[in-house]
Amino acid sequence: MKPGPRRSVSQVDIVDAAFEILEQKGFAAVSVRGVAAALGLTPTAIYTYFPSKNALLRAMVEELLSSLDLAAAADTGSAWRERVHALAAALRARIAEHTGAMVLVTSGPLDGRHALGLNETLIAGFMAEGMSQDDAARAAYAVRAHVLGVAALDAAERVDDAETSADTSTAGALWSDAASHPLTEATEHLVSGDAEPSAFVWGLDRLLDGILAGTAAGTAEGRAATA
Amino acid sequence: MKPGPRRSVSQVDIVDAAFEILEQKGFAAVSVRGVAAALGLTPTAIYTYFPSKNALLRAMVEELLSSLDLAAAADTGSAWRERVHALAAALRARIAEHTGAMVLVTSGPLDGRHALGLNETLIAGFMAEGMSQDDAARAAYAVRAHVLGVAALDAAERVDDAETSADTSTAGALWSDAASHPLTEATEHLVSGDAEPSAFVWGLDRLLDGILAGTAAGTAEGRAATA
DNA sequence: ACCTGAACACCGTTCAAGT
DNA sequence: ACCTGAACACCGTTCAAGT
Repeated sequence: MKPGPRRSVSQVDIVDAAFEILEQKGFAAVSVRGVAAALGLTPTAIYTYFPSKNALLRAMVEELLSSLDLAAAADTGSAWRERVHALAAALRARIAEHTGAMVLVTSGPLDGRHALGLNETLIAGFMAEGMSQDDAARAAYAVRAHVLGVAALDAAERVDDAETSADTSTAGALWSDAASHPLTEATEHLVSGDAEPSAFVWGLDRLLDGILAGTAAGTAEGRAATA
Repeated sequence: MKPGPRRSVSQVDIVDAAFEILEQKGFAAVSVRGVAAALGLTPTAIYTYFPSKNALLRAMVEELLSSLDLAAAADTGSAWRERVHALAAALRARIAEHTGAMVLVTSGPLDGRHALGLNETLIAGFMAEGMSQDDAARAAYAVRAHVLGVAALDAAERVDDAETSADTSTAGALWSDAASHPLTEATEHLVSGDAEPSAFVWGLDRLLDGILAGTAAGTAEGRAATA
């Protein structure tokens, strides 16, 4: 408890404490001071481990991604389509687990070791299906985008439920007016986070249908008329 | 300049001032105090127009979406695929225009009038192609997710370029080690924001291929084996 | 090397008061 | 109704100093 020259915590302790706060109080509540307090440290002590709050945030993203089983996604024991689904579902679940994790991911670059490893795994997998390196890269990009987009919609839906208050009183007034958006209203249940079958899986399947058409797994028919 | 009982600014003035700051200094710099100062007001005056900072942020998202031409997307004068592309490109461009706009979109619910209108337009469009209401809703969900996901990757890439500093020194160290991620490295140019043809368009086309297979615009062959 | 304590320049929001 | 000014409980970050 006294000043001592030896480290009293580790980088992962700090990241874990930050996740605890993220989960319980949301992204806005994640502060250097708060994390330090949770560990019984002074705010300035954190700067011994991370050069800035942003560096801590990036480390959190990396920890989030580190739990993805890239080895399983590279194991040709099962079909590529199934492996993509498993990987995508895992990534989506990781982001959905923590309140405000999507803001976290969006708040900075995705160039950490694990982020790049994920991309590498996806490209390699599509190439193994017979795609060119260029198209495989585009396909990997599309899959990453799809998962991130779904996570963004997940997050928007979640915070929507949480905010029942009068906070939304301005600049729109009669929003949820039932009659103005009948199709959205009628299909809301199909698209919510816990819908079964999930819109997430449906969309990913259609995307993979389009991507894999003409490859080993495809029907050798609708091969892309694109570059 | 004196206290007077009459409004000296409007809600849109405030939103515009906030966008100015967002564009020039990023999301973190958007503060109630800063916006007020830019308008020559006291921070507390803002609370006459918006009940909270979050309400101001939501109004910004709505203004962002208000510029989308939903009428053009509903005009059957051109092919549905082309209209989806135009709408998706416009939405992506709106988010890409302002630094930190993605964090803005992710930081709260997407239940504004214009957000719902966009969804409504997409569902109606897919139904006009012969899809069931349920599948059309799932298709609209997938398209929204794709655009948001691409915007998230755009944003991550942009902030990556901006951050050349030692900020990234911890918890990874030799990240951009060329050899560890050869595929990502070799295909980076295909996936960057200004690549031609863009990975965004490629991915959206594959998604639409998968979605529209079997409909009026499709080949009546690979109709989904899914629910 | 790791930590504290004080300090600087900020935040969002509330409240009483003025016109 | 619209605005100010003071106040409360916070921020991230820097710097000198202790062990």
